[in-house]
Amino acid sequence: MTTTAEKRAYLSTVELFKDLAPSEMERLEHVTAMVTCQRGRVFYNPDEPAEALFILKRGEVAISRATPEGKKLIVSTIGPGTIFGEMSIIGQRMHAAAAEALTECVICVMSRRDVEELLLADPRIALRLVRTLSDRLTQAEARLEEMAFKGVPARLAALLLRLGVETDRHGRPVVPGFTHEQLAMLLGTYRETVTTVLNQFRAAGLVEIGRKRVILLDPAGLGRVDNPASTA
Amino acid sequence: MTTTAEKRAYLSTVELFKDLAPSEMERLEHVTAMVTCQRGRVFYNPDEPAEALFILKRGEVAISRATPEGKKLIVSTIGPGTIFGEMSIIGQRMHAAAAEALTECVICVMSRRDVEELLLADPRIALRLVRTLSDRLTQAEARLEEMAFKGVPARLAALLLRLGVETDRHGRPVVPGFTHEQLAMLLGTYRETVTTVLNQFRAAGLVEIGRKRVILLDPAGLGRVDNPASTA
DNA sequence: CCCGCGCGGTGAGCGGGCTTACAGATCGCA
DNA sequence: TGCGATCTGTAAGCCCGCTCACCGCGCGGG
Repeated sequence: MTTTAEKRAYLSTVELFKDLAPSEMERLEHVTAMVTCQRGRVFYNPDEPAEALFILKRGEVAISRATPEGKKLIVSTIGPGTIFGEMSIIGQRMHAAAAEALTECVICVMSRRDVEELLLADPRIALRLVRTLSDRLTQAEARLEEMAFKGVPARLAALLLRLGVETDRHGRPVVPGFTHEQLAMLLGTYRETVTTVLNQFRAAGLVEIGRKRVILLDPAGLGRVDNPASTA
Repeated sequence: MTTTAEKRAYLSTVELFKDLAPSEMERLEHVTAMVTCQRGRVFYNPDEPAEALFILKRGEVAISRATPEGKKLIVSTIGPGTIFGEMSIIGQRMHAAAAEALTECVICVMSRRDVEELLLADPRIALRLVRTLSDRLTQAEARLEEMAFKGVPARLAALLLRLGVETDRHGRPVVPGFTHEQLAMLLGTYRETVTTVLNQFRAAGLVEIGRKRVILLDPAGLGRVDNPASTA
C-alpha cells in the first residue's frame, strides 16, 4: 500500500490516463488500489476469477495458460502502462489464464464499474485502450505465424533479440533473469531443447552463456538465424 | 455499389453502430463506401497498403500471413459485424497480412479520419470496438496454446467442430466449402497431412468425407480426440 | 562446512509430421 | 466428349524436437 500522493504520481504517468482532467484524476485516486507484487508471485489465477482489471505501472508480467498435464505456455508478456485482466466490459476473459509477476511489480487495481465509467467519460481513453489491444493482437498473430513456420532455433533467436534490452558494462546487450525453463515456456517448447539450441548458438559464437543470463555477442548473426532470407 | 437506402439499412444492422443518433447515421452514409466482393477475391494485400478500415457486413473473411517461400497461414477468420483493417488510429497494422473473401461478402469501407471522428463522438462505439478486439485477442491466444501443445489430429478435430455449423437434410452438422488445402492453412500444417488425418477420422467412424465437404457423424467423438482427458 | 535444491548439461530413442513425388478422381468448360 | 485444372489419395524418407533418464554444478541455508 502507498500514500495517495504516490498514487497520484503513479496514475499520472500511466499513459492511458494522461488526458484526464484534474478532477477526474482525483476521483480515480479514490477508487483505485495500488499494490506491489514481488517477483514470482501469481496474483491472478483462473481458479479464483475476479471481476478486476489491472494496470501495470512498473515491472513485467506474464500471462500464461496451462494444460491439465502441467505444461505451461506464456502467452504474452506485459510491460508498464498496459491494461489487462478479466473484464466483461473489456470482453477479455482471461479464462484459463494466469498472471504472474516476472519482476517486482507495481500494479493498479480497478473494479469493472470504475473502468466502465472511465471509458465512457473520456473517449480518448477508450481510443488509447483500443490501440493497446490492437498491438497485442498483432503481436499474438505474429507469434502464431512463427509457431507455424519456424523451428525452435529461429524462434529462440527472435526471442533473445526481443528480450535483450539491458546492456552489461561492456555495452553488450544481455538477457537477464530467465531460466531455460522460462524461455521454453515463452517459446512453447521444452527446457532441454532450449539448453541444446543455446549451446549451439554459443558454439557458433553468437552468444555467451551464464547462469540465468545470456549475453548477445552477435545480434546481427542471431537475426540471420531468425530470418535467413534477409538479404535475398 | 448500392443505393443510399440499402446502405442505411446495412449500416443500421452493423452492431457497432446501433447506438448512433439518426443525424450521425446520415453523416455516416456520406462517408462510407459499400462494396461487394466475390468469393476468393483478395481485397487487401500488404504490397499496396491503404489507410482504410473495413467493416464486414455479410460473409466470411480470412486474414492471412505468408512466408517468402509461399506458405500461408490463416491467422484468423472474421464474421459479420467485425471491424478490421490497417489503421494507425486503431494501431492495428495488418502488416504483412492479407484479407481475402472466403464467401461472397458485403464490406463497408471507411477512411481513417472518419473512424477517428466516429469513435471520439460516441464512446459507446469505442467500447464496443474494445470488446471486439478483446475477443479476437483471447481467440488468438487460445490458438497459440493449441499450436504449442496439440498435434494435428486434435487441432483438426477442434477446427471441424468450430466450423461445423450448417446441417444437411438429415440434420447432421456439416463443414462445407473448404478444400483440404484451406483447412491446412487454418491449422498451420500441410495439405497431405490433413488428407491423411481426415481419412483416419473416417476410418474411426467420426466423419464422412465428400468433395469440399465433411460431415460430422460423431461430434462427441471428435471432442474426445480434441481433448482426451475430458472425463478424467 | 555440508547438505539440499534449483538450474544447467547430455545422450539415446522414437515418433509426428514435413517434404517430395505421383496417380487417380471430379469438375468446369469448350 | 475431351481437355485442363483443381481436388484428393498414398507412400516413402528423413529430420526436428519431444520424451525419459540421469548427472554435475553452484548457490543458498542451516
